[in-house]
Amino acid sequence: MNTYTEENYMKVIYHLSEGQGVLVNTSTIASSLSTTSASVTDMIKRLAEKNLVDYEKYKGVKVTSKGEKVALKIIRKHRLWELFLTKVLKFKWDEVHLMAEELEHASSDELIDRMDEYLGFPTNDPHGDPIPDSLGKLQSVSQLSLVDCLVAENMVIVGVTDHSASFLQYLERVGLMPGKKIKIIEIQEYDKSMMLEIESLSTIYVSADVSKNIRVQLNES
Amino acid sequence: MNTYTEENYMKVIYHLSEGQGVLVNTSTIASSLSTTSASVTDMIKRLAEKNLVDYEKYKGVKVTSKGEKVALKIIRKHRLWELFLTKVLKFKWDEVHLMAEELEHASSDELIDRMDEYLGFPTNDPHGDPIPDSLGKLQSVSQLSLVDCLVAENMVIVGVTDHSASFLQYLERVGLMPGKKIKIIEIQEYDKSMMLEIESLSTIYVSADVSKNIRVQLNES
DNA sequence: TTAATATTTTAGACTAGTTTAAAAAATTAA
DNA sequence: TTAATTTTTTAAACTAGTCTAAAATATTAA
Repeated sequence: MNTYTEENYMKVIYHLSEGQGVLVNTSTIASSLSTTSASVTDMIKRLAEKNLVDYEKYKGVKVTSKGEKVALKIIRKHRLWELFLTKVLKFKWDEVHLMAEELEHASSDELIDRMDEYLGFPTNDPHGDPIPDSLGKLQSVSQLSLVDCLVAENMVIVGVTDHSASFLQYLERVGLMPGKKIKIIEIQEYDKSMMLEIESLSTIYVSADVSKNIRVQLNES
Repeated sequence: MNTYTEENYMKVIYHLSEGQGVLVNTSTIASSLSTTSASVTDMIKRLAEKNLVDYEKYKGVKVTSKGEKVALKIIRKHRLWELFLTKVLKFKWDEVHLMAEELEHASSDELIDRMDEYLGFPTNDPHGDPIPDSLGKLQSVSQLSLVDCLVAENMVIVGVTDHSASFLQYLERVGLMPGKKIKIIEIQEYDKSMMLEIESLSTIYVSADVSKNIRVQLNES
């Protein structure tokens, strides 16, 4: 099996190359993992030897199909733990990331499959990210960024792309969590800021910095 | 904080010195951890520097009060995870040890306190072992070994001292799990083997090798 | 109470991961 | 299209943990 560190590298490389095998460069990985380029080069060689990434000196890396499986498995573990921590142990959605980061490396596939079953085979974690199933399949969902929506559209929030505690706490405070129904009242052309109506109750003004990190779907109801 | 390995050493040393600061020797620790005496000597020095054990060359070690706290904290984590895995995820009691062994090092104190609350502040794990509370206190219980009981006594099984999967599976098969009420029908003097009645329903014959690993309390009802 | 045996410690070497500093290659700018 | 700058890799050294083999100490037996 792979070490704790190898699993973290695979997860980060997979995230960075998302959107079809883009070559990821050494320094990007280094800053994502708060380590040095030298350490990354070293580890990449080990991962390439294990056939988890394709590596060309001075060019960059991308995950192989074997590596993608490893990454999706660890992402599955992470997201199921996040859901367990919020749903069952009642932690807030901005508190669970670091805990899941540890637990994901300490749980066997069988434990996670049981957890999946216990949680009712959920498809998304508390931040709206899709949870790979036990075969590593991700259901593809038609989510879009709030910043790309038009005036008068009715949307429902399904997730976020910024997972920082400060952003999540802000959303919590103003009531913009997954599940909430919103309607776009007005868009300022010059800075793309928006006036939103939340659950037909209150209105709020958000900047494009905020709206670009909120993922929504058209509200069919 | 302490590393994964340090936590494991502390747990093992605490278990081996149980029953009041008995000096534990290097080779006993080595065989408990399936490692060499040389490695143990090395680690013991590190633990002594951190004030987790008292160490005298060629004599042995015992845990300090600081070390006891560390050990009890990790034992608490282990036992709460075992209970969670059996009660919530429905694993069998012979399957949970190794999983808990990993999870115990990956869970923060806060996570474990929440788990404790979720499980209803239980006092014993699935094998009958007491769970230290959030302050590290162990409630002392009056358990005795079945091998020391007398004919005609009514007992209730509260735990086991052998945690091996094969022993636990045997107990499961014959119906001798914690909670079961038993009565001693007959004891063979020459080998201390016993005839037991289980829940006033069936009878079974057990050797002293078995009965010495079953912990019971007098059944008041 | 010396000799034989067993246990423990030290020494040196290995792995996985890390770092800093220097060298090599790639990219950008003049 | 050479020069300057940036990025990446290599080299050497460090830490935590491991091991084998040898040396030191304790224990047991004669």
